[in-house]
Amino acid sequence: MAWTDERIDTLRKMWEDGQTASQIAEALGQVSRNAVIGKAHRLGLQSRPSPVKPNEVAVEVAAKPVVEPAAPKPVVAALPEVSKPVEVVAAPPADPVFEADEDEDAEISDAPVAAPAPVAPPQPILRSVGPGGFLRQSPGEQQAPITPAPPRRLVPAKPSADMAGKTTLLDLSDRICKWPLGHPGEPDFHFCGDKVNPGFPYCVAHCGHAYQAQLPRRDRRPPPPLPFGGPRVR
DNA sequence: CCCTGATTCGC
DNA sequence: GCGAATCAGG
Repeated sequence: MAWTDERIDTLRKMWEDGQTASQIAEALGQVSRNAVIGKAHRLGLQSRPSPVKPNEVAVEVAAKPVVEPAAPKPVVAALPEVSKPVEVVAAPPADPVFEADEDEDAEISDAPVAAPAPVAPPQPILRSVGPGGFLRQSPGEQQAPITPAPPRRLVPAKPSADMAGKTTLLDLSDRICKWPLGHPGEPDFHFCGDKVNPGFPYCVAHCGHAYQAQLPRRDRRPPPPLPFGGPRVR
């Protein structure tokens, strides 16, 4: 499908309107999301905040405390129509109202957290919640923190005796090589079980199988037929 | 997993 | 110029 003027127009409008590439592609039909993005870039459409790319603008901000007159952005033409404000300009911070007075009874909050002490102590104790949900002590506090009993670790029993010594699905952890040996569903299917190459799901030896240097596209060979996952032969 | 936009590069 | 493949963050 060719990029007719109409289609380009639609693309432009929708892109500037803040529609996602997927939406645009779907609206246009016959094109992929990638095609839309590629075309948008070739058209020189302004890239909108990418989820991947950090907006690198504020490099000099620290060096220049004085606010410069904002450089006019020539590219962005405000559309005459009312469109959703997609502006990402740093918004002025909302009023830092910590709200002391308040009309109560807005809602019955059932949050079990941080229930305020019924009798207000002269010095309210501020606590933060640590990992696991325990309450951290404030610097001044004397009382020893109540340490919750360590959770008991439940270890599932081995399903069958003939798997003794084999690394089963239940044995897998971050530290255990997950390279499969045999085939799922077969009686003795298990995993390598060696200590992993740190940072990888497999041991050093199996990492050698799992990871290979990436060649340029043109030099890539079609993959050898079905090391795993191929049709089961029975 | 899903989504997103950006980039690369064979065609 | 096109867009699939790939990358990389949310």
